[in-house]
Amino acid sequence: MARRNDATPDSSTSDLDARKATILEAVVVEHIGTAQPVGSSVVAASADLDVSPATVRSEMVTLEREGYLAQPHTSAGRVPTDKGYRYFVDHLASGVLGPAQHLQINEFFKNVRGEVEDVLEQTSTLLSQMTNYTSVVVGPGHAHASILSVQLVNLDPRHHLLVTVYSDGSVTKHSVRPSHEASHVEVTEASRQLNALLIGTTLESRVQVPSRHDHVAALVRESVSVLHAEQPTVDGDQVFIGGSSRVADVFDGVETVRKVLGILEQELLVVSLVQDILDQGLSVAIGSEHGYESLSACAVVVAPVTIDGDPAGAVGLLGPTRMKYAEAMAVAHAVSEHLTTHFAGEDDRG
Amino acid sequence: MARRNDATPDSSTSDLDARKATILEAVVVEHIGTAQPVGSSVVAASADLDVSPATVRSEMVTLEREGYLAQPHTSAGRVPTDKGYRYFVDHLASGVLGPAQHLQINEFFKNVRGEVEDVLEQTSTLLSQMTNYTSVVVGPGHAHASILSVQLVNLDPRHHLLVTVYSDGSVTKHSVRPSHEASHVEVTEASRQLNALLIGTTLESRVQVPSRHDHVAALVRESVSVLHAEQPTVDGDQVFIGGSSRVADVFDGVETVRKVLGILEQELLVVSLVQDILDQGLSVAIGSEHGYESLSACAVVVAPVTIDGDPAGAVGLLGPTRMKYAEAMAVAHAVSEHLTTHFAGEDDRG
DNA sequence: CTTGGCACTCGGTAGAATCGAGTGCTGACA
DNA sequence: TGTCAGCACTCGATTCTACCGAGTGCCAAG
Repeated sequence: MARRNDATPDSSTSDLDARKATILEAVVVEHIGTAQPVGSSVVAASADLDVSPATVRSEMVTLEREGYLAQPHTSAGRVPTDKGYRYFVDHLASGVLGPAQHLQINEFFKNVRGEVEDVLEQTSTLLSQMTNYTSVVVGPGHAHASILSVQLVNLDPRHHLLVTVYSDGSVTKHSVRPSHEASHVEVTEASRQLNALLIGTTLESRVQVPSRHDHVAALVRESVSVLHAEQPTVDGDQVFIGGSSRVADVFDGVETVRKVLGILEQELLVVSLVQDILDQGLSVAIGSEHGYESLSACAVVVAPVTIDGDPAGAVGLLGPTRMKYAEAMAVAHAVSEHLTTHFAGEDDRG
Repeated sequence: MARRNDATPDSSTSDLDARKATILEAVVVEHIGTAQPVGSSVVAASADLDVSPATVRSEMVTLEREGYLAQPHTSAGRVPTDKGYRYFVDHLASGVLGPAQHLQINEFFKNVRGEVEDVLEQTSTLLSQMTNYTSVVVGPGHAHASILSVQLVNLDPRHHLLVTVYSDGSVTKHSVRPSHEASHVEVTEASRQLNALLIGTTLESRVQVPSRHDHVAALVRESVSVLHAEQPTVDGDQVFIGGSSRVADVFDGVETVRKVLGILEQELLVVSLVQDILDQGLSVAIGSEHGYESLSACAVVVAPVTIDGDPAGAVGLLGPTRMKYAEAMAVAHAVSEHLTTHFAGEDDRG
């Protein structure tokens, strides 16, 4: 389990002395385990602390005044606040992956194969199975993959489909609806030009389109602009949410379950949530730390996936604020690293 | 609301006399409305029935003995059994779409545009918004669409991607991993042959592949067989589940919510559920009528979508057994019809 | 600063009393 | 024979009470 981290003496603004930290840790650990308010006596019994419950109590009063703990009501034990969890995560929770879990993740990535989407989906299942929390996996999108092939297909004279194949094996389609009709020959020619123009490039490197004024050129321009307008990953083909049924286990009130499921339904929202957290440089967002009102009972653990050092997707776990941070962080971290190397390996081949 | 359907006198095996039917209907309607067991007095008060509660009670005893009603405990009112709901659905529930709903559906299909997948997804949202139940929309797949283009793309010498574009605007990709390496030239040639072979055909009409023994022919054979191995819709690109958060509202026990969400997570399972029900020729499956143990608290309303008269997908609504059958059936029916004509329109253009 | 002691608070539980909705039965009536 | 008013009865739900005990805050002594 998590243990006190003596190697972090005075990191920043607010810091607690060793004993307060130990007490806070005991409260958090106990409460995560039992979901009950925890009293001074059980904290005092916590091994590496040789003080009486009374002493613990007086410390708890301080901790409560400083906002780390809260009392559901008089004559109940203490419960950690978001701030309390935050301190715990920052200073106390050292995540160690159990050997069994380590093995399971290794095995998974040794055996996994198939299209990117399949890998991502299976990863999300793995995450939620291992942790019993709901998982989110956001794929790298196509930003880093080079284009292998572009093809414009005639659906009807005013409606063409732009089908793009990337080096990572992903395929996208976009509707192209030019303002004037295009003959079969023109579409074929546009397709040829697009290939010449785009093969080998990535979406990041914008290409220059010759600005002639014939139909074919217009079609090419239109196609390229449609392609470049694509949002990185937000378009949603690469977002996978696993184990959404866990929310029913993990939260108490029906109302909470309702809210969380409502958020999860909107994949775009989930993606921006994960992205927001990463942008803030966090790996955990607790309660109200992310801006989402409806998720104030939740904590989200995220870990970035990179390609060539650039951010390219993420994995996340969503649980109650009293989630097993150490474990969740360890699992998310390990899986994100494996995904990173997995994609790096794919790239080498591509 | 639902009203008794006098035009169905004696349809089959088990049938109830007019008064029993009225009583059953009153119980069902009332219980759907209040979620409470309903007593003889409120049934007696039900307008078109001029008998005393005592008479109702004696009828109820019969209805209970015959399995249409059940008592949660002595001295409680009656609750419909699955059989009771079944009778209600078969004989009593005549669904009429409210004018507002009618308008809403018309408006939706007047304005909807975009790729097939987008239409289906938006339809699932519409369904769950209108009914407050969880919706399932299964798309037509590619069985009826003809192939517009096939392309084999080189990912690496032993891994190619078969990208197929259909006349309905859908795109699929399949991995092709031949047993021996293929040069760039060979892949291009195979791609050319595949086009010649497949363009204009549908997945239903199997094509004959020349059985030469060179690398290119092997690649072509492999590609065609991969393509033909595709399951109709089950591959899941065209399955959309909307409003899964509604389960939290609509069911009581956490355990039930857990189970239902667990099922919904497995899209393939949901598809076969819908398919099973349609195969049985039903439009509603109540409680244990579908084989799924975990869904014994649920009722599922389905309506088929057809293309050229052949089954091609379906829409479904999932709610508690005490769901508003009349409304749900009417909405599902209307939406499925609109989808059917929508796709027919698409086909004309394709 | 620590700690044992102590009075106090207050949620949770158990039991008793009560309420009342709804039943089944019976006997009378048309 | 079917209907129905009357009535005793059942049993879940609600309320009230008492009470327990976990846990607190405070205080005074070490």
